Amino acid sequence: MARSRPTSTDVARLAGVSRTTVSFVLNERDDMAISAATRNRVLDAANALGYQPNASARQLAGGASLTIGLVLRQEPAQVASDALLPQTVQGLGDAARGADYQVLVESLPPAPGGYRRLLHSRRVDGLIISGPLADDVELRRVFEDGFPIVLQGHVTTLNAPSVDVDNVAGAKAAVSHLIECGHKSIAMITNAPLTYTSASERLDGYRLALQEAGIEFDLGLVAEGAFVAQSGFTAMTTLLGGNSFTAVFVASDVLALGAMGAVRAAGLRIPSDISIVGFDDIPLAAYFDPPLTTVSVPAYALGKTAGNLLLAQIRGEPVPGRTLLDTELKVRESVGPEAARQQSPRRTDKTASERS
Amino acid sequence: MARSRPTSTDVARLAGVSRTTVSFVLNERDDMAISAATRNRVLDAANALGYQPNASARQLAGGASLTIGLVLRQEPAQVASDALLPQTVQGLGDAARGADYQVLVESLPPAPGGYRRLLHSRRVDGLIISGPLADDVELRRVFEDGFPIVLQGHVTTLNAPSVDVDNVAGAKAAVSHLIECGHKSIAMITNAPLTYTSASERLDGYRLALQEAGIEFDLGLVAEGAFVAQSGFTAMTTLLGGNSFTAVFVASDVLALGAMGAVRAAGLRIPSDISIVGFDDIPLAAYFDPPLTTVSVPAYALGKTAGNLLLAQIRGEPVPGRTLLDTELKVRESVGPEAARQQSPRRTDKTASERS
DNA sequence: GCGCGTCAGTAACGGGCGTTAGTAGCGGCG
DNA sequence: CGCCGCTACTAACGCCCGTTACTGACGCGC
Repeated sequence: MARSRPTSTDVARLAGVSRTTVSFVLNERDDMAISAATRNRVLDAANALGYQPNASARQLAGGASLTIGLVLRQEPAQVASDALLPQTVQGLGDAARGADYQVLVESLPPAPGGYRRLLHSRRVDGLIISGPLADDVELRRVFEDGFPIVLQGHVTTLNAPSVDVDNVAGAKAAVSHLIECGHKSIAMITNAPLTYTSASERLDGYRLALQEAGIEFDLGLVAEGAFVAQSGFTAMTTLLGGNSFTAVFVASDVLALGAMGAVRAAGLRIPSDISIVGFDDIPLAAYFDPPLTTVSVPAYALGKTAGNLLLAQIRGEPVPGRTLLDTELKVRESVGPEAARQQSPRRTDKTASERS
Repeated sequence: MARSRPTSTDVARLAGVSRTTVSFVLNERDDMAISAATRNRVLDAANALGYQPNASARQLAGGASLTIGLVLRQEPAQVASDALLPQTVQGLGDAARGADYQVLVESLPPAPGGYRRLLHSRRVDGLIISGPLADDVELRRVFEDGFPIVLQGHVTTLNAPSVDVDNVAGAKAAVSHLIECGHKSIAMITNAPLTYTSASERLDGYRLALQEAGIEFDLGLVAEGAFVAQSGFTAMTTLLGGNSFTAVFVASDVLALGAMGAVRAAGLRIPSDISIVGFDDIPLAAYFDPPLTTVSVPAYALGKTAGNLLLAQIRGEPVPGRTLLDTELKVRESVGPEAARQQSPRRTDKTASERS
């Protein structure tokens, strides 16, 4: 078994000083005078023993857990399809590391609800909530209790600090790009149900771009998707069934891939028959066929920024209510010039059920 | 600010008992007799106050951190491309939750090396190491110190408990499937450099399948990939440049997508000119064009099993040295019957540099 | 010689919990 | 009556650290 670790008492004994002195030296408290000689003795002793302060004791004494929690408030299937999550976690981890903090990941599906255990047990000093829903009453209480939290993705009814990508601008850029390429009849597939703010914001961007170009908004050209590729396939199939359009803005790359499959299944070509712009720029998007033109989301920066804001809040510093990160349109090959298309041909030899 | 939380002393006072009794009741220690009446008084009091034991204090007293660490020992770019990571984390989280444990995620890129801080500070009771390299001396010391660890992905020189997918069998099944479809000249692209055990094991499976079918192994048909899609593109381009083959086993879906791009860039068709089998069954694989036939790895189960093994180890129970989970071949549409192809045509109008 | 202000370091407390050893009460048995 | 064994509970210690209040020692001005 791992032999029991040395404590600060051991270090003190070896250095021939008191435990207090050890604590002062190791925590580099300059408000307490320590001679260079003793300081070095302590440092050497700590080094020789491989001393590492016990985190629990330090937390108990200091009143802080030096840990931040990342709460994944989504359905498991949704988390599994989140291709940007690893990058976000890395950004968060890097932010935390810089402040000697650690990251606890808790997946907390919508239903039960229990931030409390994490918080009241003082296991974490603050929380980052990923993908919050609009009507999370428990979260509201946590926030009103003054607990440090940062939302990743905005909740309109809750005025807590939030970090998000500029969904409106990103979506607008995507759709404007289609318009610039000559498209006038542009459909959209949302990335999630509209109760998710990211979904409704991207829809807003879509409308804005249309409006700016003097194109009328047609609700019939909007189909709702939900996180996974299959929903993109289904939505696109529906769209193709009853409408005429030359381009689609799919507000998620994952869904875009499903949508591309539906386009092919309908016997159409991308981009010659239908142009597609995605959203997210997941690592695989550049390797879709054709390479997907999409709106790049700075996932790493998202995590890092959220982490830094949370840490600032924990330190008691004031933080901005809302932080938006810029997106960038990555032009690849899934968008072509508008080509008149009369009516979407129906095909029955390939249906959605064939691809699970 | 969050008002200070009630302590067990508060509960004791409210229930009119000693703090010791509170502790016994809440920890459900049946070796100590507590009457039903007092038990209920304590429970009610705890409930009324919303009492939640302070984690730090509990950890300090109990000598355990009730936390397990997930160490991501990979390059950031590699982690970002790991489409199965979210599922693995979820499995791990569920295993932990069942034992009232929490999961700490630490990304620890190869270079510096510092498990020590996590361990010696007693921040975690055990570690799960994801994607360990073959020559991690520091890890060896941690293991030899008797610290509970579980490797996810095997390290041959270290005899620590490990959980992995049966890479050999999975790869063998993939290649055998190609052989059954009539292919005789089958290339392979590895998922990683061969120092990674998963890569060399999948190569072993490839050789085994070939051997069983009496097909000679040709090193010239093996190209090395490395985690990201681009490497699959590059490897496939190289392969096409100088060899003749009708099928490729790409030991990672992410690379397979890149490889598919290279096939198209060479003016060839999948599966009519070249058949492809992948490995991993990432959520998007079913939506590739064509839908990718691949070896499905149970990522969630991988995380859950690793977690359970680690917890067992922490509890002092004996655990098997190596646990292999079964894969399952998912037959989709990227494999066709063998079609004689003379020589790979060279095309110069599409090069690797065009796709970043 | 005395008071005073540094400097260098320490004794002691508190944080909240788990746990061991021990006590008080009480019925039963010889 | 004395002793035992049992139930139901509690006093007190230890986990290891940060931190506050305090103590000596020493130089300095008068």
